[in-house]
Amino acid sequence: MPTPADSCGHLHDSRELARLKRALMTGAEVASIADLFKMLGDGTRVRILDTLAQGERCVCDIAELVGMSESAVSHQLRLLRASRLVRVRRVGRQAFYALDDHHIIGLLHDARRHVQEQA
Amino acid sequence: MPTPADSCGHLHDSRELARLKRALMTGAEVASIADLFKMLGDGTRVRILDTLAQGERCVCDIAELVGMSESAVSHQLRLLRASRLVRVRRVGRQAFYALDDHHIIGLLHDARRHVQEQA
DNA sequence: GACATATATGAATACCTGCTCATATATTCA
DNA sequence: TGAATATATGAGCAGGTATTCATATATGTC
Repeated sequence: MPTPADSCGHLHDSRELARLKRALMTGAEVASIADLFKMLGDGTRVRILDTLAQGERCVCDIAELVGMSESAVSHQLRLLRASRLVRVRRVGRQAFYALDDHHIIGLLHDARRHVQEQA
Repeated sequence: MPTPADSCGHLHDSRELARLKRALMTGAEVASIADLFKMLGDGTRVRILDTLAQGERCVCDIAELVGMSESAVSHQLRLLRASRLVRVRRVGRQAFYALDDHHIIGLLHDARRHVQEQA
């Protein structure tokens, strides 16, 4: 039986390869996880979430605290809302945003520790 | 003393605002954290890290397991190396990659749990 | 040395993303 | 109702990113 003239000589399409593939994340899982990290992978959004970690705030206060225009912040809040990371409470003409998901604080803290360690 | 015709009437430039600003992350911290998440915010890289979570692998095996061309994988490995998330061990003409930072597994697991919960 | 193999890299391209500016919507107040 | 305020949103643009394809480098084999 001729072994195919394969290259680096490891997995080929053996049982081992199939076993490994089964242990990996599904496509849907990978996509969801990457999307979550994508949402956290922007400075403005990190600042917004960091701000909201201290409590609910209206849009103009968030804009002031993160140092961005209200328009830019509003656009980002829309994305964060769509990802269910924040929620709105509307009072009159104001919109108060808060974290909708406190696991995010954990991820943020872990990342913070991580970058501090390898500094 | 005329209160400025401010708008939503919250923080203004009071002591409170200064106090809050001090509690927020520094610009450098925000940038590092966002960069880390950016690195995790791509499906191919998530797959690569997930694969390496099972152990060291050579480039062509990684390419096979994540279902991408070796070139694409090599480009991504370069970025992951630059971010110190993976490291290489060269043996002959092969390059074996491994996680250089096992905290990453924790972040990946947390993200995984997170997306599974809100599914 | 000549050739095959494993990986790396540069250039080009197609796509995506975040901001600004202008404008819309909705609410409050006179 | 009309003006002011708080937020939301669409279009457009500038910059960034992931892939492919072609090619380079480096190692091993004959």
